[in-house]
Amino acid sequence: MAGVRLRDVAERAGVSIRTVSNAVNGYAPVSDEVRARVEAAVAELGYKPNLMARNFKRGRTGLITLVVPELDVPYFSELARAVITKARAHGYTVVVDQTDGEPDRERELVMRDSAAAAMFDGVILSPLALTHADLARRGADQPLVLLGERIAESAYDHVAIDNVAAARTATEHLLDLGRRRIAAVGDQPWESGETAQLRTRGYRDAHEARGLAVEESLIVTTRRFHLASGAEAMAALLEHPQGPPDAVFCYNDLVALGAIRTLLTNGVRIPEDIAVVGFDDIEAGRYNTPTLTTISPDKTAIAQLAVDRLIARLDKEDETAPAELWAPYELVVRESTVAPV
Amino acid sequence: MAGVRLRDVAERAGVSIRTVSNAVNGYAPVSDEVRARVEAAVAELGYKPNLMARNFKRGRTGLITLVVPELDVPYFSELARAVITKARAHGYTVVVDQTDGEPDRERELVMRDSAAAAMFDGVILSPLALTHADLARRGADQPLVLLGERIAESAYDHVAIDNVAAARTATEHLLDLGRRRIAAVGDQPWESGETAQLRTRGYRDAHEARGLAVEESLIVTTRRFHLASGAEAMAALLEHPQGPPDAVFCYNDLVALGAIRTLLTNGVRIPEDIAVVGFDDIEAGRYNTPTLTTISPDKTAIAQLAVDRLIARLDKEDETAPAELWAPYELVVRESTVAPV
DNA sequence: CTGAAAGCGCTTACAG
DNA sequence: CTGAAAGCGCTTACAG
Repeated sequence: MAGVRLRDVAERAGVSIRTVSNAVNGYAPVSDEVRARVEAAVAELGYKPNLMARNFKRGRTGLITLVVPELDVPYFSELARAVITKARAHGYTVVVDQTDGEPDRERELVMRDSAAAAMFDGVILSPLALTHADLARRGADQPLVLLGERIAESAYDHVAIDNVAAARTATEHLLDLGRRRIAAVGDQPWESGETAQLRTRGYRDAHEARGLAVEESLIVTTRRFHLASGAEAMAALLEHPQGPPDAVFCYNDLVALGAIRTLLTNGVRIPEDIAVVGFDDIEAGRYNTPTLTTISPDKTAIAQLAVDRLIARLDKEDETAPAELWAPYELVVRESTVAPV
Repeated sequence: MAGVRLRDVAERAGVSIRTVSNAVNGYAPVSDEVRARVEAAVAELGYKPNLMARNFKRGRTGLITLVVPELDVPYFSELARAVITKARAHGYTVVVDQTDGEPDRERELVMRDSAAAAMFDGVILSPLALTHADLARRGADQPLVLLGERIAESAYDHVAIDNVAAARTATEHLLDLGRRRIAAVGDQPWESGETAQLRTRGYRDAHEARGLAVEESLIVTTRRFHLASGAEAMAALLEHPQGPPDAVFCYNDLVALGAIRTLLTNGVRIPEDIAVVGFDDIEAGRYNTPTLTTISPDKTAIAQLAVDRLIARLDKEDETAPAELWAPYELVVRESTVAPV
């Protein structure tokens, strides 16, 4: 059955290659009678189009790549799921690439001059290490949509939630509960730490808006956003010279779950002694004990906005200037801040 | 810069297209002097090979697809990560496709007659709905490696752990702790439930080997292996007519974590009142409170075995009969069965 | 609505 | 070690 070409079908159906191509692709109007003959020939011969030839000729693969730091971090796997589903609805196939935070790997996939990137019609990137300077050197022939706020105000479309406002909302929730010594875990005051810095900004804003001073030693830096980072940071906070905080705002849910682990093993009651808020709303937080209060970014909306925009660029349907696209988020209050009645 | 072809480079370097191709691909021996001229021309012109043309001509894309039910289930995202990493080391790119357990979607990707599958050089599939009958109708021209024990003894290579032995190990651990009313959560006594059935087999074997009767009503069926399934099943077990069990063997970690959630909200002590064992060793179980005792399949080994075999088939290096490839596993004892001292 | 034909940019026998 | 040329299987102006 292999090796059946368009021309074999054409011969069998007694029409030209052109007509078979039209019929198979549903392009130009083909008379019903001819279409039926072609379809019969396709079925008899077991013809399947050679996608590599088609891609080659069309100059497109129908492939887009989603580049994320780590696929097994729940936030990214949940996001990847949504992107794959949305892209499929448009007829595109998604290749998920993980960079492990390696700057070179990230550049390789995004910079059009690398062979690795050449197979993809477009790129959706959640950058970790890439800089504005890198992007400035990028050829503009392959559409790129950025995710998150690592790189804002570039020459590319950019989907994010308002991290400052979201972090402020999370912090205000703790302040509303009467907490006054709120730790912030996950600050990253270095070049690639823009997202974390925005969350720290929101944390500060919440305090400033109420005339409350921020206790600088309660802002804890973590290199990564993993369970282990949260567990370690929390252990350090429990040893704080002025005593442990009465609440913790963690910059993602993994950090929060790691922190909770440390608290529980130390006999600290949550939320009575220390309340905990996370960020991302991963599924694990909904079944943890205590369940985790968190900022829930609308991942489906993020995926939808990113895919729609990328495809609009691919199809040249949208040639407006690159824009910031904002996805909604909400605070989900659970047991880690408000004990069940 | 775009549109630079091999022939442009050839003209610039004053050699034939053939020679440029050889130099670029590092194929045949090219004299150092000529190579230098070609490389200079490549650099000056900014030449990048057209991968679609190359794929077309070679009849290969360098793409393999990993088909899993759900990408945001931790076991699969952790596995996907490993497969992507291993495949990249061989120069292959992985497309992760999720089927959401839809049989048609699974068939579409695996059956060679669909257009969707035509772009991939090979397939690694963790089947959920596909049957032996489906596979029997599959063309043999595209290598396929199966993951897990859903479909054993087919005409394809097959990577798995020994589920019967692993489940038996898990159950024996609980028996060794003196537990006698051990529930099994996750049985799936229907066609696509082979993996679950093997685990039930191991659970029974452990009892039989010690001359202990299995209390049939303690074997609980769940349609899926999610957190919610475990939470619901555990709630039902707490209402068991003969009283709750004194231990639970859950068929994956999500089910176990869901069960733990139900136990903790009902004031049940773990492991004192009820001990819990999971299966998969996902990261969340290592930071849960209590940490989760579980069967840990060596996911890296699974990925390595699957990728190595697939590529050996692709390269025709391995034309032996399809085989069962066994990956190691181990029981990891944590707080959910043995309280910390 | 359909046909005959060019050409996408590579790889690779065939010669030398 | 290198050249001239065929051909992979499509899509698509160009005609009619």
